[in-house]
Amino acid sequence: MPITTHVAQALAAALEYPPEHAPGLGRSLTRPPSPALGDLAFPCFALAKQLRMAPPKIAADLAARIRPDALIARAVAAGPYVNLFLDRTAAARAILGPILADPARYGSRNIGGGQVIVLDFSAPNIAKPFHFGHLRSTNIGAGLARIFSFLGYRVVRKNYLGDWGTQFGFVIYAWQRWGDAAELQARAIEYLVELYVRAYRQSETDPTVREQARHLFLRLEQGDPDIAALWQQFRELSLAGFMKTYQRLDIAFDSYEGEAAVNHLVEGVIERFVRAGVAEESQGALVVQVSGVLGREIAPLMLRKSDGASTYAARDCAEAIDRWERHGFSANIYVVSRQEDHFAQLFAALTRLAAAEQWEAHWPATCENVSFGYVRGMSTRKGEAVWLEDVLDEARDRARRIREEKSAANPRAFPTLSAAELDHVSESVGQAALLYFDVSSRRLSDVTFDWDTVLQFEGNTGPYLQYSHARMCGIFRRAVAEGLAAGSGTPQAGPEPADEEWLLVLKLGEFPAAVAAACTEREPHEIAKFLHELASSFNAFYNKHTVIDPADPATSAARLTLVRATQVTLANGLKLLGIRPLETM
RNA sequence: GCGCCUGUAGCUCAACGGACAGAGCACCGGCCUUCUAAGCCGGGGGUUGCAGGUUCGAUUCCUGCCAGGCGCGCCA
Repeated sequence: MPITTHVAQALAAALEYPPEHAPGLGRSLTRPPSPALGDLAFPCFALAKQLRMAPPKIAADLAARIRPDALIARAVAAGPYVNLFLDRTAAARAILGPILADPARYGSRNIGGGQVIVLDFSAPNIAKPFHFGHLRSTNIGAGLARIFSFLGYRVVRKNYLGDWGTQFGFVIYAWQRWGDAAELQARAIEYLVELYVRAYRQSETDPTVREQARHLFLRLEQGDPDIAALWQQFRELSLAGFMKTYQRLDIAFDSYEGEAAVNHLVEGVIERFVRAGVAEESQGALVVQVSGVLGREIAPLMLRKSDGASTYAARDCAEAIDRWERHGFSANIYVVSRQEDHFAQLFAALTRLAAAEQWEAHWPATCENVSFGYVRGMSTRKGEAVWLEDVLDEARDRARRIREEKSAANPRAFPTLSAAELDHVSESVGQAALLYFDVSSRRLSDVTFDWDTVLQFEGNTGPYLQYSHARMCGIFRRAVAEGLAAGSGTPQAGPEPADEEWLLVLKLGEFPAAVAAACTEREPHEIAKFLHELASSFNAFYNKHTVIDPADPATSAARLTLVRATQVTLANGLKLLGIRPLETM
């Protein structure tokens, strides 16, 4: 039983509440601002309203009524708070026991019960660069996918590629005009992007370019075999390039079907909107009014342009309906930035169709747009985009250089690595810097790309977490060398934990709540924040105490157990963020 | 003009309506003959954009300003 559950029950008993009130009380438990004040704190403000008594009075009464037991050492009132001190030895066993009993699953819980979540993320545009800005959707989405899955949901990862639209007209126009097969062969994506940018730039001074591009796309829509063959080739080349990046980052999707794959459904769906009386004609276009549903003035969702062509919004409608029919999701989440209006329109239009057609399952209400902040300094058209592959390469190279400097300065501390191991470490550390940077703030805050900020290796960074993990693994290596069990057993009753050990234990107990918060808030940052606090607690402990002391086997064993619990918790959290826990650095 | 988002330390960012607003970077001072110094300990640094309101209590909620970002039917 988690400590907080036990404490909540003790609080309920002291208040003479029935046991079913305990979970509610447990939710308001916090940590006091300073460890000297206590291990857990219960604020009495909510009770003050119910009991019509001053909070400090309630706190004093409550503190006096809480009976110390095996876990609760004492309760003291401090103003409007009841602060609880726990029995460190007993509490440490209660927290560490479950971690060591099933290390790989610590932090997980079956909240999802096998319900399906469709998660749409990454979704790069074919023939546009996969630049640093795309890392946000990819990383946040992949993180959420792992978190949902860890909590018992069945996750369908969709990479809804932007593989349809006028941009292909531009690329094909450029290809027909300047195309060079050797270049395409040599460096597919970069070359396609150059073609796109070149055509787009020319269209800014020469409007006929835009016309020709539109015409080419129209031919593609009409099934012109030559154009279709080019489209197919460009799509495959681009996807092959994206796949290299995904493999590098250990990310895989269940589907790479893009907009083109729902084209055959679009006309049928538009027809449904019309027949249901939801769509109407406006200025020659076919639209769905959504201001009423949303309760504010907003442009309608456009299904068909005045020239008769269907829109991406119509494709999104068709795609959503198709998702529901295929997966029957409990949530349909789009990890897409800066398109709040579009998704509001999309969900509202589906809501109107649901009402008109009297659907039994009101699934449009389960559709969500998980947005995130803007990456500044990264416009494709202005040519200032930084390719993700280049950032990954630079991160890896810097990581390698730093490792070489450090190992040269202190050769004894650094194990000799084979070339392959060094490659793996450099790559993993570089990725950690990038991936952690992305989740080191809440997703809605804007970020500015800056090499030196993004590629930090010290302080609150990914490499710091990996470094902490590697230190722990170093302790286990020494333990084995000394002939000790490397913290694998169940926690034994050892000496009472010292302050630094105790704070680490308490922090470990908070991991499941951090994972749950990351899930409900759709916010991987919750885990990043926790891991930094965890590593920080560990390093404070590590610096103050020696784990392995051959002269003191009891303390060594207790500390090895604590370090093992910390290492597996850190590893679980890092994996959720897509960062590789390293045994050595 | 309308909508969404954001204003917190020099910089990058935290803080379920709760105790004295916290971390990292940068700066200053300490700590490697002991398990990796990519680390630890200490220090200076703040009118939380401004003005009101709600209440026992507001960085957090509401209103109005100011500033920035993004978007606003035939690009996707």
